[in-house]
This record gives sequence, structure tokens and C-alpha cells, in this order.
Amino acid sequence: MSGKHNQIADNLIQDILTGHYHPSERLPSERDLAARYAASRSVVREAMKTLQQIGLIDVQPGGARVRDVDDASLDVISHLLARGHVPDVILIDQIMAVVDKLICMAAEESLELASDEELDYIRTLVRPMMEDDLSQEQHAVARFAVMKAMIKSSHNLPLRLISRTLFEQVEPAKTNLYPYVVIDIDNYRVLAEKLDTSLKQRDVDLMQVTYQKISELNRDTMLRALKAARADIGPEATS
Amino acid sequence: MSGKHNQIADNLIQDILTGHYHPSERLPSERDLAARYAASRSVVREAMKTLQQIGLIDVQPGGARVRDVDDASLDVISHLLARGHVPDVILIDQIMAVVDKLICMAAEESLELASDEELDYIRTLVRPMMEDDLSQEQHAVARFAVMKAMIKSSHNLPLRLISRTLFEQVEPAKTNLYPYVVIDIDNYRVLAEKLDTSLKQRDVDLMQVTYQKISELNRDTMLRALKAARADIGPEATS
DNA sequence: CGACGTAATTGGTCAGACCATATTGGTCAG
DNA sequence: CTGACCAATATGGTCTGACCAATTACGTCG
Repeated sequence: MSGKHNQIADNLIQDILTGHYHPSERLPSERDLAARYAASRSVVREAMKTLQQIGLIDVQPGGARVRDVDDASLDVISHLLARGHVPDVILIDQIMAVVDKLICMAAEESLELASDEELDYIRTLVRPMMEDDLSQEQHAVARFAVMKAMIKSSHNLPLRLISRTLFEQVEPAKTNLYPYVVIDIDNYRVLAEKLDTSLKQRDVDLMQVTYQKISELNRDTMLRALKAARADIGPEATS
Repeated sequence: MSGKHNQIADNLIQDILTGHYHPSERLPSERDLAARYAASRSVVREAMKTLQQIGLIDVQPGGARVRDVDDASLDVISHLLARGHVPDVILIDQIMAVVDKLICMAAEESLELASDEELDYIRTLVRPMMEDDLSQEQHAVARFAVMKAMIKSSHNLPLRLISRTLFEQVEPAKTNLYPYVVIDIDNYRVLAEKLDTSLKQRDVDLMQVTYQKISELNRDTMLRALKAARADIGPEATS
């Protein structure tokens, strides 16, 4: 994320998200921002395009106005998560809850719509999770691969776009938490076997129940990692 | 959406979405695009920022490369829906399925987390739907208000951002379909009463069942409207 | 105090220049 | 013929400065 226009955009985004400017308030003019960042006005304008697309500002002749974060686009999530060494616990949990609900939906649609080949492919991805010899990180990679394959085989574009956007924004935060993640391998193994059965038999009810349990396990695991990270790093340390 | 840079962005987006450029292929250079659109290069650059933020291209020294639509951001939806007088039936149905799942999730979270005041407010919004005297459009407005209030009272930011993004992008397409929408008012009235009960008693199971039925009704209504629009306008007419 | 007009400010666009990085095409050796 | 290397060209990133359209701010008048 180099480039002067990207750096200016990041900086303005953080200013807005930390409350330096309030909704409806006007940002400094492009000329003033160009002077502040020792840049040309065209570079500032490019940065402003990014902020506008993210939904944080509304650029109009007469000045750019700040909008409410609640009205931003989903792409604002990564910027919210980038505030502090330990990401916002509530936000991460909410994201995981949403992602899991969407993947559960994708799984159901896959059982109804996907080809046998597609389901078999997902089953090959589930198989390693039914064994004991995965490291914590390999296990995470396997879970991710299963999720992605389920989304893909649902052939539901909005689902795919949302989950991909969320994954991509959450991944840096999650990667930072890997040292604190402890996976209950046995429990996941049992659930992986049920998952495999539901795929083999296209059993929607079993899939729902199983995925619900996987979701709960995912979230518990992450909450524990976040708590451990807070205890280790401290809640308010900022980068 | 005026402004030269926005018009250029729109035009390039449609070119990409209609397959004029393929994933990994390089777009024409900024200088070539500036000549083509009789614009300055800085305006073309601003248009390109928009495309990059939407996730349709990857701008690098040496040229901008087209990315797969499946890897775009959620903001691409409105551009997909803007292709043709009658929006893509499958895409609209998928969006509605996703929105309804998310609102159902929001409703459940609201029953658990929202204040009594918040739930009472939602009930005042549900009340008009329990009566007979709403026009089709008033009914749509009422349903929308209920949905928005539930999302807000769930206090779940990712949910809010996703659904707001989807609403905002689908709304123009839905507005065009209003002449074709026929609401089953009686059925909605019965479901509105159940919804009210579930809110009053914070009954999560009743809420789930009820909202599932409301979702089905919403989708059936929309699919019928889309079919009527296709029969009236024709499937391939383009704007 | 509110309405109106004018001046100043702000965004939108333009032209042209220079630098850093990537691409392309030609040549040479194995 | 193929792969490696190099130079020329093309492309994006940024800059300066100018002009026009739209908005904002301020002063005056009723």
C-alpha cells in the first residue's frame, strides 16, 4: 500500500475514524491538504477518490463533507481493524458471526445446487481435518480452504463478494493473532467427520447443525486468542 | 453521478463487465484512454482510482490489469444490476436471499441485545403492516423501515454495512419494478402480527419461523414482478 | 433579523513536464 | 531454436500552474 496518494488516503481515513472530523463537517480544502502533506493537488484528489469510494466522505464543489461511519462501505472494516495492536474484540466477533452465517448459507445452497464433482472436491479439503497430524496453522489453512470452496460451489455471487471482502480485511488481524490461537483438534475432527457425512449424503439438516457447532467453536477459539493477546500486549497499545 | 471522471469510470466498468477486457488483460494506457475520452490524464487517473477501489482493476506501473469480477468488492453489484432494463433475475434473487438471512440474524440479535425502547420502536413500525389500508408502495416503505430498524438495533456494524450497501445498490432496480409488484397484503398482515408477538415476547424461535416466511413471501413477490417485467419489456432490452 | 448581491474559496478539469518502474524487442551464446 | 541480457520505449506516479463551474462567506440594505 505504498504510493503517496495511498499514504494520504490512509492518514485521512484514520483521522476520520479517530473522530478528528465529525459527520457533516467539512474536511480541509484540497489545496490545504496538498500543503499539509507536501504533495500536489492531483495526488490529494486521488486520495479523496479512495475515501469517497469507501463512503467516508462526500466530495462536492464547495468542499468534501465527512459521512457517518455507519454509512460507509464494507471496505472500511480493514481500517477499523487496523486501529491498535489488538483488534476490536466486538468487531472481530461480529464479523465472524456474519461470515459463519453466510458460509452456512453457502453450504446449504451447495448441497442443493452443486455438482457431485464440486462436493467431492470439498470433501477432499475436509479430509485433512479428520486426521490428527495438522499443525495449528495448517488446520487454519484447511478450514479456510473448505470455506472458500463452499462459497464458490454455492454459485451465489453476492455471498462470494461479501465473504471475500470480509476475509481479505480480517486476514491481517487474524494473522497477528496466530501465536495466541489454540485449536481444539479433537473437537474439530469430530465435526469434520459430520461435515463429510453431510456432504456425501447432501443432508441439509445435518449440515446446518454441524456448521452451527463449527461456528461456535471458531468464535470461541478466536475470543480466547483475543483475550490472550490483550493480556500479553495490552488493550490500548497503538501502532 | 455526473462529472467527467465518473462518466469515464462508468464506461470502463461496463466495458469490463460486458467482457470487452478479460481478467489479467491490460487496459489501454492512461494516455490512450485520455485521448479516447477527450479528457486529461488526471481525470482518467481519478476514474481508475474508482475502478481500483471497486476491485475491477489492479493499477501498477507498467499498466492496469483487469481482475476477475468474482474478486471485486460488493460495490460492483449496482453496476451488474444496471445492465439492461430488467435486472438479472438470479442476481436479484440471490441478493434478496442474502439480505433476508442477514436481517433474520439481526432480528435474533436484537431480541437478545436491544433495549425495550428499541424493540417498541420497531413494533410501531410493524403496526401499519397489521392494517389493511396501505398502498403497495406504502407497504414497501413500511417493510423497508422495519428492516432498517432491526439492523440498527442489532448493533452489529458489519451487518449494517453489508445490508446498507446491498439496499442502496438494489434500490434503483427495485424502484423500476414497482409497477409490476403485487403484494399479498393479507398474508403479510398475518405475518406482521406474528412478528409483533415475537418482538413483544422476545421469542427467538417465533422470530426465526416468522422471518423465514416473510423472506419467502418477499422473494416470491419479487420473482413474480421480475417475470411480469420481462414479459412486458423483454429480456434483452438495454439502456 | 432576513434577503440579496458580490467576492472569495473550493472542487473539476486541463496541459505539460519529469522521474521510477515495467514492457518490448533485438542480439548473442549455447 | 531457446534462453539470457541489455537498451529503448512505454507506462504509471507525481508535480506545477492555469482556468472554469459551483459553493460559501461576508457585507449591505430593508
